[in-house]
Amino acid sequence: MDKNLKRMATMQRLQVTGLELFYNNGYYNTSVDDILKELSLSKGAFYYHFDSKEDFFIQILENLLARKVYSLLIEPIEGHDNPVQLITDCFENALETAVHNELDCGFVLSNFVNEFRGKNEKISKHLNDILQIWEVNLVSTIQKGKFNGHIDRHVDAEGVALFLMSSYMGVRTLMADNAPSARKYRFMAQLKQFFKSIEVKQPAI
Amino acid sequence: MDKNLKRMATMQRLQVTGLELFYNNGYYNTSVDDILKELSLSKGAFYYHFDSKEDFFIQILENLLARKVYSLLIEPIEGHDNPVQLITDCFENALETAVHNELDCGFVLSNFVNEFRGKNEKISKHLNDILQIWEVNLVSTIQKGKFNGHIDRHVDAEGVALFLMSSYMGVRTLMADNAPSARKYRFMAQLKQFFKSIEVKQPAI
DNA sequence: ACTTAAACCGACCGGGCGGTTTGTTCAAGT
DNA sequence: ACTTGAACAAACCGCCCGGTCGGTTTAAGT
Repeated sequence: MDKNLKRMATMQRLQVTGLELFYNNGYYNTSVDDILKELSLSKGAFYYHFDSKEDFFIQILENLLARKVYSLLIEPIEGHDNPVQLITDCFENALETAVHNELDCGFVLSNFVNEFRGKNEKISKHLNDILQIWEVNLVSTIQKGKFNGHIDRHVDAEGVALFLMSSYMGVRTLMADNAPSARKYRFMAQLKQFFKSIEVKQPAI
Repeated sequence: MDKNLKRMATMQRLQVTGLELFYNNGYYNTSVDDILKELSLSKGAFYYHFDSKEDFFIQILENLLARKVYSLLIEPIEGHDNPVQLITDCFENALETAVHNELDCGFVLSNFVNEFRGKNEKISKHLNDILQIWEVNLVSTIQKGKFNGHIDRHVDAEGVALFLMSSYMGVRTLMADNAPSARKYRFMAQLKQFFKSIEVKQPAI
């Protein structure tokens, strides 16, 4: 049993470090040796645990990245409160996390999607799956808001979801380059402005 | 004089093909040989005209990419008409171009910014300069709209500009992966919704 | 104490890359 | 006809990367 534990521990260390380096430098610009050097492990260790660099990355996607996206962007908006408030708080929190992340390199999913497009269909599919889960979740949350009277019934839920995803992905890229905190603040203000325009007008009591 | 003409022609061919391949595959994943193979030229030809791969890319940025961004995203919104309409039409047209571009790989600037971040400061600076010109132009256009009565005076021009840039960059990434035409349509509808919320309320005559 | 297998090491290989160098072609100037 | 230099060809260099493989260490089972 201890064997299994050690195996898991080493694989976990490799994956965590791998994601960090892939995130910062890109997949193709990070060599397996770079990751191994960071952990003082050898090529033999790596290829004992993983079939290939590609297999390694896919496991990172499933074990680390998908869960990260889920806990940061999906789980927080699942609830029966005001969807507008839930999404606003969720974005606020996600962007705040990005601000305080010293080595933030933009929205990791967005970067990888761009890097693998047209170059590795297998990985691209995995990445698209994660994005799609996010999209589906956003759409259903917005639909919920339409039914429970928080969002105007005429809005196109898929359109709003797309707009939210687009703006989030874009601002993460821009935040990574300049003045992340100021840009986060400005972005959130405009996001709220947008939300106001799709909310049902509450009659002032 | 004919010499100079031929020189220019060859350099131009190299740059156009280079941008195309860099755009599709990324800078680090495109070898100089890849570009040369496309044009049936040799390494000697390349290094006769350019100092290095980096120098080559920077010339592409200045000669092709900057002008492309200018003609597609900056020049169209410079005018004294309704800024909201100008920006809407500009985005509509830019996205339509992307839809009909067979090999569209998202917003080229956004991709390059991500690829070079933290890896090549010189190139990153060039890219940021281009983005900044776009931003400044958007801000001044919005300011103009505030002064000439098309946009509400209370809106934060820099915030709106950031929001526009973010959403555009994001949707370009998403359009490159799935259903570009449908996503363009949905995006534009939401963009107009956003604009409606920052326009001054025209009293119905 | 011995076996066994998991876990790991590190040298090595084939290939591709950015960049250099040497040599060739060809057109313009005289 | 000869020179000159721009424009290109092609072989080459040093480096790095993904992946392989034979060997070594470690620890659990008996």
